[in-house]
Amino acid sequence: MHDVAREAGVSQMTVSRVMRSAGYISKDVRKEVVTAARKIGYVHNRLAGGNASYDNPIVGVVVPTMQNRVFTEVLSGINDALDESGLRPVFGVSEYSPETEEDLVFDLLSWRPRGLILPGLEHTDSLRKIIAQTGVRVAEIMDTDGDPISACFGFSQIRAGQEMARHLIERGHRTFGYVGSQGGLDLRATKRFEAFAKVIREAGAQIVATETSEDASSMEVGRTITNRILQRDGRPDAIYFANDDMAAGGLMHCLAEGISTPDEIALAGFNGLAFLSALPRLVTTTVTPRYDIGLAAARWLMEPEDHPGVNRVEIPARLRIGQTT
Amino acid sequence: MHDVAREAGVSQMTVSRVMRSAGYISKDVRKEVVTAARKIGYVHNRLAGGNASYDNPIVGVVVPTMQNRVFTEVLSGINDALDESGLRPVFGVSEYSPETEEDLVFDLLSWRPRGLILPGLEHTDSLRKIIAQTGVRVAEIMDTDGDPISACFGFSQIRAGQEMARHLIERGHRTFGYVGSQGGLDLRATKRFEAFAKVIREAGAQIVATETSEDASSMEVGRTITNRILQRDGRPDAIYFANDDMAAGGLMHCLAEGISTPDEIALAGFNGLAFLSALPRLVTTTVTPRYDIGLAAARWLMEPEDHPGVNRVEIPARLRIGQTT
DNA sequence: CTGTTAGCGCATTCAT
DNA sequence: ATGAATGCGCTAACAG
Repeated sequence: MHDVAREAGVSQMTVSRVMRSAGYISKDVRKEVVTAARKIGYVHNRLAGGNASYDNPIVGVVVPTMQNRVFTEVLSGINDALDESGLRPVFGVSEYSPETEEDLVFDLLSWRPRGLILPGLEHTDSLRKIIAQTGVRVAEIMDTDGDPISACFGFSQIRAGQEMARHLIERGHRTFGYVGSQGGLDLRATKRFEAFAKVIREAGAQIVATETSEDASSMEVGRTITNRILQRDGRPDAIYFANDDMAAGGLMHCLAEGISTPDEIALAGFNGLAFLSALPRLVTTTVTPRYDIGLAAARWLMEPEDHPGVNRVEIPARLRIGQTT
Repeated sequence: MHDVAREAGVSQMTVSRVMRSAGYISKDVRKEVVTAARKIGYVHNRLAGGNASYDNPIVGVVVPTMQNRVFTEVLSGINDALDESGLRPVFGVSEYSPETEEDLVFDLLSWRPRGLILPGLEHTDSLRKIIAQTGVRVAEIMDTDGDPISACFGFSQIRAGQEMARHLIERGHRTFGYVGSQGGLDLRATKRFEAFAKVIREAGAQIVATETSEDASSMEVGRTITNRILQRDGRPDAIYFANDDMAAGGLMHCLAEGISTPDEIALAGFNGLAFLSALPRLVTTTVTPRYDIGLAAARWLMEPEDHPGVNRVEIPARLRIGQTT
């Protein structure tokens, strides 16, 4: 910066102002500085700036997995929102482990981010303590059933589960299977299923099969588990899948075996991923606003102050009835 | 850090060493420092450290899109490799635009990254100039047909296209369709197709339909375009898709319409995404080592020095013959 | 194994 | 609208 200043015949401080578009700079001086910078190949060091101003152009993001489109779409929304102000997300992957999440948050805090985006409302006590000590603002996403640290953005997982249960009951189904993944580590999927199961039982119907794979969710896993459930005695009327990938796998199994949906078996997924609409039959699902949640959370973190009262932003998910229920 | 030092009764420099696990520190002192840090809730500021040492724990990454699993898998490989050394990727999305890529690189350089990971070997001249001026090491990925700036990691797109063409010719197909996306902005897909087309023509066969969607690739797009191609007079024997999503869309169209593959129409994709194996028929494709490419590129950037001679690392893609050709 | 000194590249604050 | 002095939180280099 000093070199640029000399080249342009101004002070280092003026160069700093030009680089940040801060304060008042005359047109002429600005142009001279830009030219000088380009001439000597100067690239602004924003991190050193952050050191002096206590303000880095960073938001720390924890995602549970990169295997699921859901979170890459959330990340995409976050990225687009931050782009608007020249910030960048710095992310880590927790693999659905609360302890890893805790380590990650600690690490991300060493970047002095402007804020943090975390999945869900459930965190370890140490995590909460660190957050409280440092005072960073936290946007918790994908769930609104609980008390946020600062603010949460998403939808009610409980309501999503209930809604699907009511729909299936209404359609006349009486016995149900459930297919989970990640060994039950996905707490939001668990919340959803519990709410689902409660409605089912209260309607006098029942859950006759619950299978949770240890693996990450995939079409493959969905296909395998669907096969297993349908082989057993007491085949259910309908299967609720923890997400669309597995539901699509279930549909593939049915197509390959000539099992008709929803007559022989009804299938319901979760998320409303785009690829569903290219499948031979449209799977019933809950459409979640993943991109918008990322967008909203990131935008909130970019605001200068907390808006009093803004601590629970509902971005509703909605039931989409397809041809499989 | 000063406060931690006082609390632990040591110098601030000792705290710095403990935080970085650098130099020699006695067990006792280390423990005291760690305890003191925890007590007062200190979180190390790695960015200020980078300022002093000219070395930030960062690698800058440009991906063309987040809509395609391919690049999120690459990112996943990069992330895992960097995790091993406590570095983090800082990424930007170019949307397949060379100009956006250039802006992005300039922005990422303001983070003083240890290195850069860029897609492909084709870049704007200004991009190359900036790189040369700053001297950052660059890992170019997903293509090895050309001259890398520093080093490239991936496979030959040209060979991949040729291999698929030979396979289809061998199967007896004589007329071909091609389905592209992104309005042809994906230069690697274009390279691949050109190599494919050359082999086809040299074998005396021909390309009778080329359709490139302006949209991002998706099953939906693949399904639509396949339909369009099959409606026309002079229906081809086989369709080569720029990627698996679109090929899967083609398969879905055929399943829905009762068109048999490969008898009535052969289908071939590209990438070997996991979801293919859950579809009713296994689509022939080229399996690309996306995760491994990310891993290798990131690991190379983490090495202290350039290994002389390491400037083109082949991580081969391989043809996987399925049931659609 | 630990401490001292100097300074990284910027932005804040206050001056003019 | 621009500049000078000062310091952010940390690490390099060297001393002992």
